[in-house]
Amino acid sequence: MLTSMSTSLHHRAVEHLGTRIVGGALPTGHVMLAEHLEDELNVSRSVVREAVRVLQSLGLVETIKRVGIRVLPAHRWNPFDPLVIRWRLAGEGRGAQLRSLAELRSAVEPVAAELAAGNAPESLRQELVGISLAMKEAGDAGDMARFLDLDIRFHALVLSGSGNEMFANLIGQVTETLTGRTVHGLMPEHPQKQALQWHMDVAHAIDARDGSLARDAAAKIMRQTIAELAPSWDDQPRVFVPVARN
Amino acid sequence: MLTSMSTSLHHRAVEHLGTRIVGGALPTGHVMLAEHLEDELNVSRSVVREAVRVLQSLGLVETIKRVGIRVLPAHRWNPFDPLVIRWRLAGEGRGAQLRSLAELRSAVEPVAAELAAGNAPESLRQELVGISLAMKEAGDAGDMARFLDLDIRFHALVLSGSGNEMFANLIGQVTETLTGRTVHGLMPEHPQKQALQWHMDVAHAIDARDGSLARDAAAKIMRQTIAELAPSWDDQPRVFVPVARN
DNA sequence: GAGTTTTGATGTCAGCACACATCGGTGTCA
DNA sequence: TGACACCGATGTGTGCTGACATCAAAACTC
Repeated sequence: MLTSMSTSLHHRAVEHLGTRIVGGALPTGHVMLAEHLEDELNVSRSVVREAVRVLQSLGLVETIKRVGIRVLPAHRWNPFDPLVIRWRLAGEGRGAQLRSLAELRSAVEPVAAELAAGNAPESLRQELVGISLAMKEAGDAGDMARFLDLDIRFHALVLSGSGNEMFANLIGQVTETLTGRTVHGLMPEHPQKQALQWHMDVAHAIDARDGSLARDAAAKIMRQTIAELAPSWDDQPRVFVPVARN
Repeated sequence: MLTSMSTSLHHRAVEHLGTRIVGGALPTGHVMLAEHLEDELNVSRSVVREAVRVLQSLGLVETIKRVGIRVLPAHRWNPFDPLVIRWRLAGEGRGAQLRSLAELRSAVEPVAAELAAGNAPESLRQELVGISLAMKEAGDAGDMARFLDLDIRFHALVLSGSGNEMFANLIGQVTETLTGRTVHGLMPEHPQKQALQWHMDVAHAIDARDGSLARDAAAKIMRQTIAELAPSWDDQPRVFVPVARN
């Protein structure tokens, strides 16, 4: 059979099905047969079954005896799973996913900054101050590549410094949005002076253990970020998940 | 061995391993052999392997050839996965998990209220106003069971009304914290008058499409909630995840 | 139309071949 | 004699397959 694969068959199967479901090629309600997937992917039952089990745990499919493997509606997918996020960013849902992430950031980062002011270890506070200064240097010099690196590390440190593992877990997704923003040219050629100052404000407020100051400065960064990005997803429809009647 | 299982062997295997890892019975770095798990659970290889694949996708374990199945450190676990959250709530990590969820709520709900004011469909706005009034009735009457139901639905509607699928996905976890709070007697016997008023403020602000008013009122609710709950997790140590150097 | 049987898919089991990281022995060279 | 590189044995995850169990949808009977 096919040889010379660098990734495992399991990984390939999960990826294949995940991208096609999240990407919309396999619509909600679509039913597949395990046996059919075997020859479609040229793999054995074990590989298909293990992949389906993983997708099941992500809420992408359900298995029904005597019926097959059914694709679940999008509102059943776990929107926080890194795989699901990556698949959405790679497909049609990119715009909506970026908006969701940006709104989540705008909610979380101010609170993370406030918590970091109360809890972060000393070394992290100092690194944060150093990075905010380096960001200003890079920004004034117009060195956008270096600025992006510093920006990513800055926000990662704030999330990590909150001491909340759920916030810290968002580092990857935030990194994704920051790089995505510059790659897609949604970034001003020079960072706004205000934004540079706000980053320094956040760092110094955290260093000074002033929670509300840190929160307010972070909120300003988020408001500006949202304002910059909002036009690019104005056309994305919003989906309202029905609330289960108890 | 045990018979009369209503759940599948796969489900049982995932549950068995998940609870023991998250609960701390299987420490970080502990290595298991697939074969050993087979006779520990009295199941076949396929069941063990499919369960391990699911746990792998949750970040709980990694498989290494020639070594076995190794338990990963807690900071590798997906803290947003419903299974992981449930296992943490059921075990040692309960306090830390409740704090994480409360902090996440305090970050998300004000922004969700703000977004709901801008986006929620008409019917949802009206139901929200109705529920806030019913909450006041139930609160004044001291009917705490009814109040809890209404409270849960209120916050679920706000999250749903935001039109952000990540926010809406937190409904389950928020419900968990609300019920947990009353079950564990951390709830005042009568709801605070202020809190009742703030809920009505949120509902009316959303109905009136006043985003900042809705956000501020929701933030007040969250501040009070955090203040009520904070004493119960004062002793929980915070964990700071190291930020990967790019 | 209610109850029963048939059917066809997933669920589970057990055995095999293969890939490959680790360990220990062997051989070479200084 | 000692240090180091090489190499094969070993064990364990990965993948494949045939067989049987289970159970719910669908067809059938009355």
